[in-house]
Amino acid sequence: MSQYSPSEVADKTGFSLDTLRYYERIGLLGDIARTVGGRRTYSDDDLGWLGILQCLRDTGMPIADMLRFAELCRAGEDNVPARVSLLESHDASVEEKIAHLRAQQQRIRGKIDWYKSTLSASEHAAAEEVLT
Amino acid sequence: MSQYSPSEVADKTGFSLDTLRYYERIGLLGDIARTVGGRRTYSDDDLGWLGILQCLRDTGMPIADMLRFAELCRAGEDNVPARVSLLESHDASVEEKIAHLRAQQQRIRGKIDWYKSTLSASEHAAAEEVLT
DNA sequence: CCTTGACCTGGAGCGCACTCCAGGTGGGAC
DNA sequence: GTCCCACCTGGAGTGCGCTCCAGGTCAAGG
Repeated sequence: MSQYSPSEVADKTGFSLDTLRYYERIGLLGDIARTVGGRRTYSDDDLGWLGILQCLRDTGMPIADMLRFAELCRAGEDNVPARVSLLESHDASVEEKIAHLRAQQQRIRGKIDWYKSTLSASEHAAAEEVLT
Repeated sequence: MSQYSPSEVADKTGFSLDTLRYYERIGLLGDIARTVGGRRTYSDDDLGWLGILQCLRDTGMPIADMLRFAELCRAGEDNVPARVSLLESHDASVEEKIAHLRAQQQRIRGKIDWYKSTLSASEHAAAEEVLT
């Protein structure tokens, strides 16, 4: 049960100080403990939660949805099924996103190959030109 | 070699009319043909190019980079190697993006499983409660 | 000829997710 | 005591990628 200063958390998580404050302000991060002087001190739990947020954000979940998830988490243990279904539907959307990315990537690779074939064709033509 | 009205193109590509005009304005789409009356008529080539743009956009390429690619394409055949290297580096970034997405997805699935295990544990507890 | 709906232009506005700023406070080192 | 730096607050600003709007034009159908 360690405690962490804002800048330590920024270093560990990659979130900027401003983003940490922003998330707290909008309610993604509820009630971070403070020192007597008013400075934030983050707990291990806070870091864990930030990890989840990072995960959701990096997989493209909009902040509004993260907020709903945060509210479910704060609301108590009896809505665990709701949390699960939210995560499961997000998981499915991530799956879709990956599939779409793969499909588009194939098209890009096709384009690359096509360019390369025109390149070697023109090389060939150039070689022939040298010969004649 | 067909021609297409703006709304046909919007239907076919999924880009909105505004987005088509916007892309033209910023130079992603150069000099679309016009009717005598001033209306745009898109060619099959234009549609092909829009397909490439869609591909690049959907894989997360920022507009500034698409613009550089567009300029390379307009500039002539002798920079095909530059286009290829641009696409190849983008392809690599897509690969990275997918890998990151997969990794985060695994973490989400882990969380789901963890929730489910707490659920079945509490079910178990409830069942015991009924028995006692 | 008149209506209607798709289209035109330049420019303003929007939503998202931060990011920056000014002006002020806390607290450890010297 | 004084420096200095990390931190605080509320609020304004930013960058991206569109999206909307007002006011006008074109052309096919009735």
